[in-house]
Amino acid sequence: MTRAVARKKPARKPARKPARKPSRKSPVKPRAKGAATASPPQTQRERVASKEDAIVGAAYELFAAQGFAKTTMSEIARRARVAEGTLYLYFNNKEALARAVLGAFYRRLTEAAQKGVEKRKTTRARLEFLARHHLENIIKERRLLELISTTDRNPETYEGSDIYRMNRAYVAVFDRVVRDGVWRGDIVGDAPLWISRDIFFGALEYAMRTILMKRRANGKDIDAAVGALVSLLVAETGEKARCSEGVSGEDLNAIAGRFEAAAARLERIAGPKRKTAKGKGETR
Amino acid sequence: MTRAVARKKPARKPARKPARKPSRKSPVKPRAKGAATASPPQTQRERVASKEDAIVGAAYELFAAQGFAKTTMSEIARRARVAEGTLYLYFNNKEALARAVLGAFYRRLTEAAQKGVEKRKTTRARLEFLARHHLENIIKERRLLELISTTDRNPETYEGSDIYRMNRAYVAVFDRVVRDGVWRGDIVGDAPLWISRDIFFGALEYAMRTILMKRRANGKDIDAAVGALVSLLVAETGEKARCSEGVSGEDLNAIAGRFEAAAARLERIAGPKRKTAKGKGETR
DNA sequence: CAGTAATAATGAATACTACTCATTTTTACA
DNA sequence: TGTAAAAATGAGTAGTATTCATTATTACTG
Repeated sequence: MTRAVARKKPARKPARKPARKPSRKSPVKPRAKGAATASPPQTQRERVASKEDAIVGAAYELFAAQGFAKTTMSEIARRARVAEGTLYLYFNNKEALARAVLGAFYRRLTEAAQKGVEKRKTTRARLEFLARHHLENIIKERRLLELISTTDRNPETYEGSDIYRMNRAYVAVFDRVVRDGVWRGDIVGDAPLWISRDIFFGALEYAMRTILMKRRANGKDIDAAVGALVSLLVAETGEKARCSEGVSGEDLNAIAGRFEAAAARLERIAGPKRKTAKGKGETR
Repeated sequence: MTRAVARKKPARKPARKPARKPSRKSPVKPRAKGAATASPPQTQRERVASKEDAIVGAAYELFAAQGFAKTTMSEIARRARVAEGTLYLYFNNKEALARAVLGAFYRRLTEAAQKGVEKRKTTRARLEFLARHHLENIIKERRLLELISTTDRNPETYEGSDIYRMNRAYVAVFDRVVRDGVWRGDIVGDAPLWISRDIFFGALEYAMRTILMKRRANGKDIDAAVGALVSLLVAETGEKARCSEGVSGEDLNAIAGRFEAAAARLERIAGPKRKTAKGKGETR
């Protein structure tokens, strides 16, 4: 480890603004994804892959614990047991690293969401699962959301970027459930899909903030938020709970029948004179 | 302007971590808010106040144009025509300045929201106004939202802070409309208020992102989002759209006809003696 | 197994940032 | 006008992300 060598100071050219070239795209990272042969002796390739994983893993832990702004690249390098410069061989900058972390997060989220949906059959059960799954996860990893605002609203074209695609893949799970629900008639499909989606995820993110603020009794709050949100989107099966104060046609019919029966009794008492309009009930 | 004076380098004590003291609270800022006397000759006080305004104004313009991260304190100082150090006489740090900007933003938002609500009478019109007002403003000043995530999720107790109070005052306008709507029966009040609030504002923020992404035909999208969201929260007047299989006015009419027919039979039986209750309609 | 060209990794140097504080300028007031 | 307090200043400090000349490691050849 005797590395301290006298290095001549090259007196960097004072170029005022180096225009910040995006550096090479896939900087070094030996043509890793080459053959899919699972031969065991390729220790190097594996070590490279594991090094990338180590970096992303270290970044994830720190970002999740402290957020984007308070995490420094040197911290990440230290935790990943790598030199600071090495980070930049794998990721062009701190933001790209954050995107990788976010991408992995979305991938996990998507996988679990898809599995949970497949396991359930009714639209309501699926949406409740999705809502609870999303809410619980963004509560647990709330600091990662900071990464979204850091990476999203950026000149670097969001559309077409990696996180954009992963985010699309994630919300696509929701989209499929809703489309299916509309098809089945469980959802009254008067709103465009994108609006339902924004209502769903937007409400959950805000609910997260509220729940985190009143830091107790989370469980009840999660239940309440999930239930209320899903009930808004899904038509009730019984129709009764939804229109709590409404009266069903059957109810009214029954009541009218009682009145008519009462009137018939009175008629009988008064004597069987005239049998007025009898079966008028079905009038429209 | 001959200011360049030889200054002895005091060789700052190398204290490792100065623990980042919050500095003095109200640093200098002469006891400004003292007397409410509107005496004109106090040019200094006014100049001080206008200087604070200039700083907040410059910060607002830059934050709104570039966001928090990309705006530097020296830029703000330059735009406000003030030395960099002066900024720290008025605000303890960059975040405090951002909070002041946000506070002013909320104040404007709250005032306009309250006025617009007062002008409208029906719950639906009020909510539509609030939704459109919020959506249009966060689209226009979308970069200020970055300030929220920067200032919110911080060790610095959010609750009890200034922005927290201003945010509460803003959403209180919505809360009042909803409570009133529940009282009137326009809103079926089965969900807790905080959930409705999170659905409302969360959905609008996400709708903003979606709308900004497909950067055309904003107007139609805003209409659609506002309409769909408000329709979810407000019971329809006709009762038909909401409880699709519920009882229609025509149904009720028909049934009322049967009642009247039954009553007429009884009247006939009893003989034309007493004209029974005529104007009984208004009974609840 | 030595030799060597490519590849990977390193960390000191750079540019740029928020923030401090000794000093200077301005104000209020006698 | 003199002068003490209040305001304002900007060079200096600490700390950040990012670069790049250099060093270490690997893959490959004969």
